[in-house]
Parts: sequence; structure tokens; C-alpha cells
Amino acid sequence: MHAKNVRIKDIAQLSGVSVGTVDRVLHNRGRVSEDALKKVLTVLEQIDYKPNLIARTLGSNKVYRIAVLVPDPHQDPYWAASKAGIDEAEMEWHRYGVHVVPYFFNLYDKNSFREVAERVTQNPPDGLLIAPIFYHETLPYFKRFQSLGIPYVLVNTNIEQAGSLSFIGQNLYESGRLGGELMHLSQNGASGALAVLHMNEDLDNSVHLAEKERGFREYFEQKQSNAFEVRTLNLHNPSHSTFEEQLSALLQESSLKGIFVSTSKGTYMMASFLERHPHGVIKLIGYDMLEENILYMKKGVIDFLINQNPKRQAFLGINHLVGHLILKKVAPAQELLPLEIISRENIDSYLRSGMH
Amino acid sequence: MHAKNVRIKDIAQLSGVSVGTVDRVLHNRGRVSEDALKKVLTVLEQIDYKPNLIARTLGSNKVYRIAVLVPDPHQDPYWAASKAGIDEAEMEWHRYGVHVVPYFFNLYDKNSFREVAERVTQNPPDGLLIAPIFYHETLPYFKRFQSLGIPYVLVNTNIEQAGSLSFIGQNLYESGRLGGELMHLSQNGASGALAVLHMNEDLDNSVHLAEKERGFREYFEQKQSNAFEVRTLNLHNPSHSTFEEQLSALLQESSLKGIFVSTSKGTYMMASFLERHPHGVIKLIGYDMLEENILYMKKGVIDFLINQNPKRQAFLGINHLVGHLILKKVAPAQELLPLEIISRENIDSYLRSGMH
DNA sequence: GCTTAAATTGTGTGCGCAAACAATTAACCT
DNA sequence: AGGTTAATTGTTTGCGCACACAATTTAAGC
Repeated sequence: MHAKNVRIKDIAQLSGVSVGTVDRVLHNRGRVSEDALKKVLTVLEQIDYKPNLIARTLGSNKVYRIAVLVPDPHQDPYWAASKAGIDEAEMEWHRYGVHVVPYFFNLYDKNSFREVAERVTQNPPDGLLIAPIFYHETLPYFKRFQSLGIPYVLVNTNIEQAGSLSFIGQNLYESGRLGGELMHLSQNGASGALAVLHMNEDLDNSVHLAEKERGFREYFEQKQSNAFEVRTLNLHNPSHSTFEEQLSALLQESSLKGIFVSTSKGTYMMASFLERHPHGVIKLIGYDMLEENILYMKKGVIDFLINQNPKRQAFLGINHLVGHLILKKVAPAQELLPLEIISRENIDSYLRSGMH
Repeated sequence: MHAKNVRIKDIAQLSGVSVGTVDRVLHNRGRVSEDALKKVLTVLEQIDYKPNLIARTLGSNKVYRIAVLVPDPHQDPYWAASKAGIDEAEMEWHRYGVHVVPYFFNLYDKNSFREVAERVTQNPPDGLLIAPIFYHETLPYFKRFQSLGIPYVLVNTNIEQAGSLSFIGQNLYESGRLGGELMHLSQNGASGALAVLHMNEDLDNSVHLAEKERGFREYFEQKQSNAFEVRTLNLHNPSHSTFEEQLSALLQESSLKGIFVSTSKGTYMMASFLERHPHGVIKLIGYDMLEENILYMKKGVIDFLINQNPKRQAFLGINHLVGHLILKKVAPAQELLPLEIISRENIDSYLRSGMH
């Protein structure tokens, strides 16, 4: 027959105390005698108690505030996708008392980050989602949040030992390696020069991009063939005057056979440039299924995309926070999303499949 | 402020009747006078009432039976993975009164399917998950289940207009095309013969395999190059005496450059054979992250896998049924999972990422 | 000893809903 | 009209839990 789940009531009965005491033990609120504690714990050890989460959320009619500390979605479609994931999670949990409060900072301005992070500490939320893209600037705030007792999860970039509840993202070194493999495959046996292209103001402060490059280079180093020569190009903001000059110079090189772009926005900026300027056979590999990138992939300008799933990252991040706050679940220290390969032939299958 | 959700109580108050009456209207259980009905309906039109699903499942302490009509997991690791997804879903919902009852049939025996399906109708469940791998044999049962009022979802193979609640799986034609693209890429500019390999007793009755082959062939036809010649090989059960002979004959052909296997079990059977017999450079592309396939991929025998995510398919299938039964959610007519490309460089990222 | 405070326990209420149940009203029949 | 049944309504209970509160026990102080 239907083995009904153990309830708090049952535990109380088994250990010869009242439900109140069991409740205090389960949530270690204290106010329990040694004696009673021991009795309940022994029962708890034998019985696999799984609280009825449905009843739990009904019973405690709380309101939770979750703050999200991420780049302004208007500045970059990648972060717009991220925001979409946040919104979706909020929709799901709103009626159960979860409120998401956005704290956007300027993607290109460290000071803006500090400022906004400060505002968060001013009015401490119950939970926090952070995209720590400024390495040095974020570090001190981790401590602040910890001392304030605010649980936080990281997305996009992992910073080990940051005391975070969990990290949601990808292994960026492997991501770079995969870029290497795809580039290698695309070359059809040819050889020549390859370029790694970053589009970022401050590369030294951006662990995530450096990791990708390392992976890409090491893939070819381990191949131990001299067929390819890898170089790096550091592009400034597209509004910068030298932007197009730099790219022109890159295309000059006749032996250039492929470009690996480390950011999603950079990917379509590069594609746009390639489309507008004559060049030999140059394979282009970049990141993420932004609308623009999808377009260029269908046109044949982009050969492969590695999907970082920003929307899913943010969605899962919020979910983990909710799980931690409401359902008292233990979030995994890190949730590494798979490195999804997007090509002309499977892109539609991804577009149709919900979370994109 | 927190805009609290409208409750049944509020609706009752607004329309001047009791909660009991509102309840009867909401679930149209009848026993309501014209007059009262009208009053409640007008309020319901103005107010966007969204029942608190958490409270609902708590309040109604029902037990639901979900039957799963799928191949015996012991016969094929693919279906073992599928079963794992079912188990995971059951674990999640068990304590909320959902029971999953397995009805396994013999993967290689149509009659076994009929027999088992018959047993399902004998003791009708509240919901049903079906893997309709025998096309002709399944059709009549769809009608039976419909007339019995049992909602059912399909996994693995889509049968349009089957009256199913929803289908969970992939577009198999596109899957074949993707196989073609990956094969093309792997060839590094070479040319020669390619083989599509099926491992199935009754190909004519298996839409899913035929669709994959069609996709694979059309990819190369549209390339309009004569670099490749595609042939088909139909393998019988591995226990069959001619099994290894057939494969030996295949390898004889010196121009053979690649093999595309349409099933997951066939993939590692082929890999095993390739490993044990000398051959030129033959690229191998197949399906799914079975343990055996993972091993051969890491060894370098398999070049690419297309992940069909059997576990996830089944998991989502059960979830949709539960959503339909308990939460009264509308399941999407079809949930097409993305065609995931697995290579040596991203396989670990997939292995680490939960659902595998 | 008694009184008071502190520590520990047990009990009760409400969350929003479904469903069993009790109460009321209307309809029908001799 | 009175009695009976059916149709319609309203009230109550319980789901499992969290949390406030009341009750009890123990310790401390005099």
C-alpha cells in the first residue's frame, strides 16, 4: 500500500515529545533540553525524514527579497538574456512571496559596480545573485555580504573560495578548448594563422576571457602540429576610433584562416565586419545564441557558436536562492552547465526548445 | 506592497455566496443555481484568479497512478537511461501522492507490446507515458486510451495526430542532417564512401530510424558534391550469426571513410568491432551518452555523439503528466529537445552537469 | 519552605484549498 | 397544510507545516 511519508507528528510520537520540540530540533532554534534533543536525533537518524515542501511554504507566509547585482541589460544582449532568465524565475515564484529587486551596474565602469553594490548593503536583501565580472572590485564585497549574513550565488564567472552559496556557469578553460577543437575541425586540413579576439576594456581584470584563451591555445599546443599559429587581438569598445582599423589590419594578413571571439557581443560585431569586407576563407567561432549571432550563423558568416546559456544560468541562480531560502535545500557548490555546440544544422532545434 | 493573490474566500465575498459555491463553480461540479452561477462567473471574469497550486495539492489528498509503457530497460541501455528519468521523476513526486507503475514490453517483440498495452487498459491509470516504437501496433491503442479518458504523452517517437497530451523528443530528420554535417566536418577534405548503419529487426515499422537516414542523405544531396557516396546497411540483432560477417564485409571496402549509426546501442557495438579489427581512417558518429559510448569516445573510436537525452525525455514526460493531473497545467503539444553535439572536448562538461 | 524568573515543553492557529458534511430552501405529493 | 424528497447552499475539517503562545517544569534567590 501507499507508504505515507513520515510527518513531524510521527517523529514526535516516535520520540515521545511534542511536535513543537521536533520543530525546534529540525530548525535548530535551540530551547531544547539535552535529553529531548538526543531522543529526537536518534529517531531522525533512523527515519529518512523529508519535509513536505508544499506544506512548508504554505505554512510560513513570508516575503523574501532577492537582489540581483548584474550588468545593465540594455548595454549588451548577453545580459539582456540573463535578465530574461531572472524575470522568468521571478514570475514562477512571485506568488509564493518572492520578490526580485534588480541592481544594475555599468558593464564598462568599475565604479558603477562599487556604487551599486554599496546600495545593496544599505538595504540588505534575503538573498543575492551576483555576476562578478570585475574581479578586484568584487572581492571586498563578498566579505561584506558574508558578514551581513546574505547568501549569494555567482553566475557567469567563478571565483573560488568566495564563500558563495553556489556558482552557476561553465568551465571556461574547457570552453576555450572546445573552441579550439571546433576551429580545427572547420579547417578541413588547411593550415595558417588563427586569431583569438577579445572585446573588453580591461583584459587583466577579466579572468573569464583569459581562461578561454588559455584553453584555445592549449588545445593546439597539445596537437603538437605546427599547422597553426595562434595570436591574440585585444579590441576596445566598438565606439572607439581605432576599432575598425584594428580589424582591417587583422584581415590584411593573407594566411588568416580563423577567428575565435571570446564574447558574445564581439562575435556579431566581428561577423558584421567580415560581411562588409572582402576576405579569404575565414572560419568564425564565437559565443551564444543572441539574435544577431543567430542571423549571421544562418547567413553562413559564423560557423560555430558555443552556447553559454545566460538565461538558464540566471534562472537556475534564482531558483537555487529560492530553494535555499524557502525550501531549505542545500544548493550544489557549483552547477556547471554543458558546453553546447551550436551549428547550422542544430540551431533550429535549440531555438524551438524552450529556454532560449 | 505585496499585492496578495485573490483567494477563493475573496471571490466568495465579492459575489455574495459561500466558498463552497465558488468551489463548485470553479470545478464545475454542478449543484449550483443559475443565479449563483452567474454571480460567481461575473466576478471571475473581472478578477484574474490563479489558484494557489501549493495549497491545492495540500488540500486534496489524492493518489495518482501513472503507467509507463516502454521497452524493458534490461534489454538496452538506452531504455535503461529512460527508466532512470522515470525513477527520478517518481522520486520527486512520490510524496505528493504520485505513483508510477511500469509496464515493460519486449523491445524486439510486437506481440509483447500488445499484451502489455492490453493489461494497461485492464486497470486504467490516471495518466500514461508511451514510447510508441511499434508504429502499427500502437495506433489502435491510442483510441482505446482516449475513449477511456486516459491522458498520455509520447516520448522518443512522434506520431502526429495521435491525440496525445504532448510529445517529448527530437526532430529526427534534423538529427540525421546534423549527423551529416558532423560527418562532413570530420572528413578533413577527404572523399569516399559513407555508411548509414541501422541495428533493428524491422526497419519498415520504425519511423524514427528511417527519418534519421533521410536527414543524413539529404544533407549530402544538398551539398551537390560527388565527394561522398552514401549506402545503407541493415544489421540484425547482434546475437545473429551473420552479424560480424556483415560488418567485416563493410570494412573490406577500402574507400569507406565514415559510419553513421542510427541507434545508441548500435553505436558502441560498431565501436567495439572497429576497435578489434584493422581498418583505415573511419570516422564514427552515433547516438547518446551511454557508458559504453562515453568510453569509446574517450578512447578516440567514436568521433561524435548526438545526445537524445533519453533520461530527460522520460523525466519531462512524467512531469508533464503530473502537471496536467495535479496542477491542471496545460502541457505543450510538443517539447522538442535540442540536438546536443557531444565531442571529446565537451563530453566532460555534459557528464558533470546533472541530468546525465 | 515560598516566590520569581528562566528554561523547557506542549497546544493552538492559520496558510489556501478540496471535500465531506450540515443546513437551508424549494419543489412535489398525498 | 404537513410531510417528504430533491436541489441548492453554507460550514467545517484536515492536509503538513511554521510559528506564536500558553503551560509546565526546573532552577535560582531569599
